[in-house]
Parts: sequence; C-alpha cells; structure tokens
Amino acid sequence: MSINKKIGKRILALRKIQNLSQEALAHRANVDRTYITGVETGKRNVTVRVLERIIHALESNFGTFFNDKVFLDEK
Amino acid sequence: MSINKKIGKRILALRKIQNLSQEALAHRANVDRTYITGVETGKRNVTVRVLERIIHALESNFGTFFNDKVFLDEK
DNA sequence: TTGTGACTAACAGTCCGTC
DNA sequence: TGACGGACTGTTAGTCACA
Repeated sequence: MSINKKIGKRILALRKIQNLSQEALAHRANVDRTYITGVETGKRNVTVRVLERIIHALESNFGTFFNDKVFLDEK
Repeated sequence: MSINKKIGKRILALRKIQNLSQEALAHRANVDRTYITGVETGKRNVTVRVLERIIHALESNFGTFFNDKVFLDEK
C-alpha cells in the first residue's frame, strides 16, 4: 500500500471521528474541498507543508498522526 | 520554526548518528545529492513519497521519525 | 456529500557546476 | 564534505464544472 493511500486512510479516519465533512475539513485547512477528496483517495502526493495544515485542522500533530498501525502494516 | 526546517534538522540528526555523508544518504534514498542539502537546510518542501524514501534510507519509519521533540516544540 | 478530469502557475526534484 | 547556483523537466497546488 502506497504512502499516499495510507495517509488518505488516516485522514479519513480522523475526519470521521470528528464528524467533519470534507468541505468542513477543507475550510479549516484552507484547501479546496476536491483537494481533500484527492488526498483521502490516495491520488495526491502531498507535500509536508500542506499535510501540516490538514493535520492541524484535524487537531492532531505529526507525531500522533503517524503513530498508527496503518503506517506499520506491510499491506 | 517551519515544518521543513524541523524535518531538515531531524534528517541531519539521524544521518549523523549513522555516520553517513549527504551523498551516501542520497544514494541510499535514490535522490539527488544536492536535494539532500536543500532538505536538511529547510529550503525544500518535500513530498511524502520522497520523504518515505529518505526515512527508510535512514533505517527509520514515519512513526519514530516524527516522534521527536523537534516536532513538539513551538520554536 | 463525495468523486473525477482537466487545467495553469508554481514548485519538486535532477543535473551541471563552483566555492 | 557540504552549501549554493542556474537551468531544466516533471509533478504538485489549487481550482473548476460536472456527475
């Protein structure tokens, strides 16, 4: 599984926990809604600068974001 | 401190621990030598795909890479 | 509410060097 | 050995109409 897909899954999971729509998250992170779609579906290869905005919008941080089994599994 | 500078510092630290030159790391990660310089000095905004290669070349992973005080400090 | 294809400006990333 | 520069190509950021 590509890093992009892993990140997409993680973002989706965190977004669902917070009961946010893609649009609400997009607004918080100051990116376009369709951009969030692209990231969540693993189609975008994000830069750390944008990823930082999204992670903060999810009220998380890099440490906890990547401390998830999604990033440890070999799938 | 920008996310790029934090990542640069972290990569430099891990590289020093392993006693690698920038060139050796670049070779392992399959990126250009001058690119490592740019990343370590915080001038480059890396994509997660390349960051993954660099982290693996440092024999680390995203979880432990970002589990560092550099990414927690507000500096 | 979410996904897709297409688009341009900006920049990621390479390769050639010099200091 | 590492920082830095210019020139270059490929890819991402950011947005839109549409489904």
